[in-house]
Amino acid sequence: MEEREISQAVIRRLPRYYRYLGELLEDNVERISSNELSRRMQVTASQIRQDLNNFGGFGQQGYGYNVKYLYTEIGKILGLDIDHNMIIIGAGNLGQALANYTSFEKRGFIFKGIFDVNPRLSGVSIRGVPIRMMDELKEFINEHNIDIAVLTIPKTKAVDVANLLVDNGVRAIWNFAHTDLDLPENVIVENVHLSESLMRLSYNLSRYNKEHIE
Amino acid sequence: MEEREISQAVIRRLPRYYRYLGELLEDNVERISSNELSRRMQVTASQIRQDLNNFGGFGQQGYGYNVKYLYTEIGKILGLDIDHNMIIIGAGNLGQALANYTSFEKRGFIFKGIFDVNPRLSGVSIRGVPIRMMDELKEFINEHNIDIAVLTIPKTKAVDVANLLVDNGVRAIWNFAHTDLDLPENVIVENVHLSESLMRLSYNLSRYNKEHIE
DNA sequence: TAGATTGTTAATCGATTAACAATC
DNA sequence: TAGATTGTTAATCGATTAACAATC
Repeated sequence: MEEREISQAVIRRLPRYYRYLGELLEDNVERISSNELSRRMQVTASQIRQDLNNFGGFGQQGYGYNVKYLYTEIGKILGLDIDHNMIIIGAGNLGQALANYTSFEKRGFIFKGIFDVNPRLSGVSIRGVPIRMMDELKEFINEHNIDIAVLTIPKTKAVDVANLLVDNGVRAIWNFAHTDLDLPENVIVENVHLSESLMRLSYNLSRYNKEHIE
Repeated sequence: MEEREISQAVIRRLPRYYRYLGELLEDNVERISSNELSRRMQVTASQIRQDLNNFGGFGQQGYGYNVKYLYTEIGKILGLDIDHNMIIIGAGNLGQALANYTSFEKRGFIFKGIFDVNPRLSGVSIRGVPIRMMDELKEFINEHNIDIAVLTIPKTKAVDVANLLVDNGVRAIWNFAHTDLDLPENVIVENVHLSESLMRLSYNLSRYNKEHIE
């Protein structure tokens, strides 16, 4: 049942490989060696080969990797060959911004609905999808077979809403709220903590200043 | 000059410590042991102590850590005690969403300006700050002493704009464009690649499905 | 076939955890 | 003082890099 576990360090790099391969594909590059890719991506060729071989032998000795094939295979590994129905909870600026990202759809993430508590937003539409009130949530999840929910609500409400979502069958949460969610281990949580990202930037900036002024 | 280098693994965890300590502070918790914090944060106590001791001995044997003191010190380490002037390039949905994040200001990130190429946005204001056209950028950076720029523009323009920003003295870029920036090493780049985050979620969701259906 | 480049094993490096002496 | 808990060294674990035999 359980395959040898792939480390999250590898998973973190996969989408980047996918992006570079997509660009090569657009440029009509047919094949690429781990060495050439390593040069472009600024990682070691050894790491590329090790990473890919976690999932199978996609290359060919003496030739390298076929770009289109590898791109497709990584897409499958990432689950981009399967559609996922997605809803957004919180129709504030960020929620609306994400709702307008049409590029997600190309990767199989289908924007099905968006919810908020603010009655003034009731009926307002984004990309043809009306903002719904939270009391419709339960029914909507079941009817539309939603497996991903995006959480763009204040942290004070995030934990409760997350539990509600999970109780109704949501399988994965893309969490933009500034809090950690403690959910059953079969629920996937991917956090995007923007303020923490900005603090890392700030740290690196400050450190640089300190090193060069003293 | 150069202190012993702190690993990025440690830096990645610092903002999370800061968040938990901030919450403890709000709850009027005066002191905390690495053990208790470890229980709350789901990391080992050993890691907490190791991480903190990269920057100094903030605790006291037999007592633990004073929450307020540790919070303040981590804030300083992260550079949150110093104000940074920030501009946003790209007044699309995401740019506007970030411009509305008043919480950044509390951490010393001062929203000074927002720029776009779309003349229809010219003069529209966000939190009292007018959207400016790109031809004003150069002068604005110099006059307002900008050191952080947020890039929320399409990837096709990101590289050129980033170079322009750096040429005019911007020291750090918070990059939301779906591309890597190749900038001088004295420029700090913090990437937020949302689509890659979503793909990681997708991978973990798909893997779970495969493991449990087969 | 010769040359190129993968797949994979072994070596190294770095990060995490465990243990405990120091000390409040 | 006794108990608690840090700061720090040592041990372990895991991830990255190097090397090279396999093979296209």
